Amino acid sequence: MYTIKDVALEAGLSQATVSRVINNHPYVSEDKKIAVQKAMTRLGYVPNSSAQRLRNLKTKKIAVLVSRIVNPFFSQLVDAMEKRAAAFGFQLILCNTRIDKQKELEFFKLLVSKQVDGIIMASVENSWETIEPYTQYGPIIYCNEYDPEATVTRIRLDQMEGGYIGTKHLLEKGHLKIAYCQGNDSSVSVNRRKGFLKAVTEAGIEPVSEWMFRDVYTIEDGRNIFRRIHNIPTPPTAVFSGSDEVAAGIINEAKKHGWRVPDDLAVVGFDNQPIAELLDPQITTINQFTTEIGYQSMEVMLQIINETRLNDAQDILLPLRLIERQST
Amino acid sequence: MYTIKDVALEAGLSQATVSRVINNHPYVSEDKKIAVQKAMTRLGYVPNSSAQRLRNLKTKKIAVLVSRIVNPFFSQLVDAMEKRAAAFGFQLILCNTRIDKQKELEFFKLLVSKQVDGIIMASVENSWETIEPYTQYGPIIYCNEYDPEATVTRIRLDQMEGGYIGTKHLLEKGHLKIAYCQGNDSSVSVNRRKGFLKAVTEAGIEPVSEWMFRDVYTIEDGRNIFRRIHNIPTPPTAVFSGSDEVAAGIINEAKKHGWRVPDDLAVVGFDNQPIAELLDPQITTINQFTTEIGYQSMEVMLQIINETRLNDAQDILLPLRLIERQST
DNA sequence: GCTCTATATGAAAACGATTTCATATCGTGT
DNA sequence: ACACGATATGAAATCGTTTTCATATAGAGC
Repeated sequence: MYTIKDVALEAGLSQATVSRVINNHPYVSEDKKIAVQKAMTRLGYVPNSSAQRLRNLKTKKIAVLVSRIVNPFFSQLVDAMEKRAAAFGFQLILCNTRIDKQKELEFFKLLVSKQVDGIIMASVENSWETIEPYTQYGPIIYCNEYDPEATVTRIRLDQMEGGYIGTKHLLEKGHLKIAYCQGNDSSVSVNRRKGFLKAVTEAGIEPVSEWMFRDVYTIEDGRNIFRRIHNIPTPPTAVFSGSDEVAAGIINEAKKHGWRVPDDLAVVGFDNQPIAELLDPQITTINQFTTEIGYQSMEVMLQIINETRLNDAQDILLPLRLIERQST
Repeated sequence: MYTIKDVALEAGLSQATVSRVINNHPYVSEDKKIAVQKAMTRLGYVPNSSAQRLRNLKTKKIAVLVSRIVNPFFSQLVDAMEKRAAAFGFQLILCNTRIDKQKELEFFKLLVSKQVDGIIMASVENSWETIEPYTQYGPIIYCNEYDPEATVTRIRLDQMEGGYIGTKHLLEKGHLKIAYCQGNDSSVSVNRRKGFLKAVTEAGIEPVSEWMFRDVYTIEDGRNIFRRIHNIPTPPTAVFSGSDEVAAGIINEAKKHGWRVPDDLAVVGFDNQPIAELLDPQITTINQFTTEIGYQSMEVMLQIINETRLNDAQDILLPLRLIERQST
């Protein structure tokens, strides 16, 4: 492997001059510049990035923490981030936490040991108290999920609004018995539920705790939810579910049992995933503008790294929108 | 930021001893080892990985090239790879080529500049001739896609078999007029088409070139394909499509036009994605064992890096399986 | 008591880049 | 003709590790 020394030798110049050419420093005469460039291509020289990093403490890498890359929401998010990052010559390190606290903590070492310039947390397992000490090593921001205690920038969607408009929609359709499905108690879930409860109580309805389902994530979970609803003597007439996958599972199972959607059971999804449009009936859902939030988050991170923006405790709230289809 | 020097000072020992403790070298007395560890935790010391890499030329990072991470096939693949890599303390760098030759080439620089220990190509845009020179900088293997010229290990699915069994299935159902959809002319597509043509010609049928569609990738593309089929005077009675997404689009549009699936048009998908099971009718498809191929590929890469395996020109072929559902 | 090997430690030389410092030359305004 | 700033270049220090080399001590075998 050739080093800068070899290039210097080949060009008959010093390492310093070669380095200046590489980094576009002024004060290099045109002829030497050309001589260096020729020497570089002749040897096929590429700077050793470990050495570069050791000197200037920049890695041009950003870690993105997600809980499950297979979740279409996350892969779309990561896709948008990657696109923006690539435009600025940055690479993404994919950190799949698999909803594991310990694994998430491991990834913070990437920042401490200077393997990444910053971390975007698109999922969060540990509390801010645990995470905060790592901020001294580099910028950390939240995207989508967040900790209310956190004193860094949080780019997120207005989940409370999302929960509110989805529920409102069901109420307007005349439903009084509305079930609610969520995953774990993440910030997203908590806010969304707040919105749900707000809409329900505004309508003067007492929420029924047996209809508030938790730990519901997958299509299969959705199927199970229907089976449970099916067994309730006076079942709810509508379900607000935390994702289109869950909604799809519920609808799928409902149809198997001869229930008509939306007549016997109305279902609202979340995310506006491709399946929402494909199923029969098509799913009424809340559009999250995933690309937009990924794009914005990366933009903010790059600005912070670039020192054109402060990583202060601010919320950047992006809107959500109801998309009415046939399942309600 | 604390360095090894600070730890040495804190422990009253030399850098060399501290380094030995970090790297579990023998010949460090128990008491000094403890002294160093205490000093490390006291300072919260973490080795600077750039410096480590500069010395020992290992990065513990592997680049994975995919064309579109939003494609569920790829996100599942990457997920499996990440899981295996993480078990060995390796991180993944996500390289989203977006089907861009130039962008793909850029990623090879990661290997040249020693930012990754190896590259797994799960998609391929450039020819082997272009890629081959990079092999001197570190291991490159193919996963799923490949170049027949390549002289490195190729982990892949038996796409020809896949094309064959899918088509055979349609023939057995009595179809004689079978359309075929593919994306671009990737190795996967080429082999799969070979399988299709083999089955068809074995049945004594002359393939119809107007029914061989190209550049079909998305749900929307699938919808367009149906519209084109719909306009053909004597249309095919079955379609073998390159992905479940395409199949879903075709079926969706067919239903809109009042066609019955499978009676008016039988459709075979590919990938066994979640939607294949959700739609009405459920899609007959070819299961790719995506997790298995991702797992195997990472395994092979780690072995090559670990020098317990040679990166020679061999094919590791994994089987495919037809899953019969209602769309045929 | 003497040699020889195994264990333990530190000083200093790598690794390959960038940057500082020193120095040299070239214009240009007086 | 002289001074001074702008341009151009190289030697050497630096980043934070690991590893080599040299050296020291302890224990084993005679």
